[in-house]
Amino acid sequence: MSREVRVRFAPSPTGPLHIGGVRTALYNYLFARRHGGKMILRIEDTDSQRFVPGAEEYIIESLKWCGIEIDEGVGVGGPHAPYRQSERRDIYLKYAKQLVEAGWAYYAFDTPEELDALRKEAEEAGKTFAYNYEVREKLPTSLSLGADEVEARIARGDQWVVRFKMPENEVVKMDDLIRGHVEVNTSTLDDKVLYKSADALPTYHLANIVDDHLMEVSHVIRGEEWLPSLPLHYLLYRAFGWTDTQPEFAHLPLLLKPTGGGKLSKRDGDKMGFPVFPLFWKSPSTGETARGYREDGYLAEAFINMLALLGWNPGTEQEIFSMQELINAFSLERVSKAGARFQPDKAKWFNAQYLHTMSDEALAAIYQPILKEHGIEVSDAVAGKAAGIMKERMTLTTDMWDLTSFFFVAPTEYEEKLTKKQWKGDNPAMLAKFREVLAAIDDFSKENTEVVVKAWIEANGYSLGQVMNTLRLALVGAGKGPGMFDVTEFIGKQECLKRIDSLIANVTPVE
RNA sequence: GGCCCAUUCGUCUAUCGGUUAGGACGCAAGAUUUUCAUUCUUGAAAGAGCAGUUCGACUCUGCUAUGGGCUGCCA
Repeated sequence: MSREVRVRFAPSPTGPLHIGGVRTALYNYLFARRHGGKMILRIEDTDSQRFVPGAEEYIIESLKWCGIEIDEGVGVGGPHAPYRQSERRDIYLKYAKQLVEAGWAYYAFDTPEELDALRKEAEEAGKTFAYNYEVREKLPTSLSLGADEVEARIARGDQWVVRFKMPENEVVKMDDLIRGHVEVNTSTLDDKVLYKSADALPTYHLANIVDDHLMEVSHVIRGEEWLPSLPLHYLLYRAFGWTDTQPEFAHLPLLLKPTGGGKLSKRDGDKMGFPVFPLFWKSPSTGETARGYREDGYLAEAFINMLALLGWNPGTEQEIFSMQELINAFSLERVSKAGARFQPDKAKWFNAQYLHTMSDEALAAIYQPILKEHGIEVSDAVAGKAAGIMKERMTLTTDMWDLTSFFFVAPTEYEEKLTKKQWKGDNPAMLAKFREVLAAIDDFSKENTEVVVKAWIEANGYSLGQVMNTLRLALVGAGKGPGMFDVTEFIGKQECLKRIDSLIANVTPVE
């Protein structure tokens, strides 16, 4: 196949995009870029009932944050505009009618209430109601009603839908790029609604096939939940006579809950203590909020890296991938078939890996806004240096302040455990003497300070741990932080002396 | 219930008939260390079950079991 690769990500704006959706978008994007093709964003808002304001904007912002670029579609435009299905509504009726005329579909006049009753009735009899070849001629449809009656009902404004006339007892043979060959007998399928007069909009199935055809989509890469409707989609391509340009299909394994059963759902996040959304979300209507990876302190690159490896692997032992490396390595053949349990711990590990190898400049860019929130105004170099010294201890960017605040703010409280251990015996007296040693140092670089201090410690018979930890108590106030000479150099001589004085003046030694 | 998909360490996965079944997360132990981390080393940990094909099966086939998805005028 030498057709131009054109893929689409086609979410429904019924709420924030969750990480399963992000992964689908990512795989589409990687595939498009890998093959020099185009990535389309189409908004499938054919359900007027479930439309959520703000969801579309959220989706676009999420993809942008993730570095998934859209070549064509909502927000970008392109040769097949519009890309929002609600704005394409005039297109679909024609195709629905075409199918009816060709005998592939029919009008049905059942009301939702009648259908509910039929389902309930079947359920009570221990069966499942299926709208199919067995019942369609007994129900009020254009198959049972006669042309005049059908016309009359439509003319008088009765509500109707167009249903696909699923053939009886035919084996549909399908091929999936991930799952291989699949066959299904049409007798097990039902007559899906393709178009509804109530809101003059198609359903997913019709809109999807029509738009994929019109937009010249070459590969449909979507979640496994769509596999059961693949036979219908195959048959629709056949009914329209579009089989020669029918796209290839790839159904992705689902993302499953970390514990328990079922696929990952939008509600799992707060329940299980990790975000299921890329970005923070606030529902405009209910005011409900949900955490996002971005706000929780994850880097987009790490988040994407983690998602890419959830259901796909490069076949090598490489784990850290930039987007470009993912593009170069990606192939649908290496996507796994079974659902993947989402693992929050692994997401953290990836994030830590990225943080550990970041340059001071990159760290400064992240840290500056956080510092400003705490009222700290420093140069990028200083911000980057502080974060750089502590980066190997970071898991999330939200750790930055807790890990480095002592560089900017003198301790006002002293950790009890460290105080009890260090602020006793000879140590207060030792610290007083040590203060004068520090005061006498001219070159306060960490290298020089270390040489001078270590010599003093040895000459006076102290232990390194004793002196360093007492100093740590004075400068940091807690048993954490980098090597003490990093601290002394960073805060400078005057601040060191000030903090030592403060400890001596304000804290009475233990015992 | 029906249809479809899947099944290797707790989890994500490698293996495309012949391997001591490899890696990663997490976990445990040890080393390093002025604190807390990091890092390093080591360890425990897997082919759902039963048949069959084959000289040989984690790999192919069938059945069973288990998990998942779909079964809407939602996508």
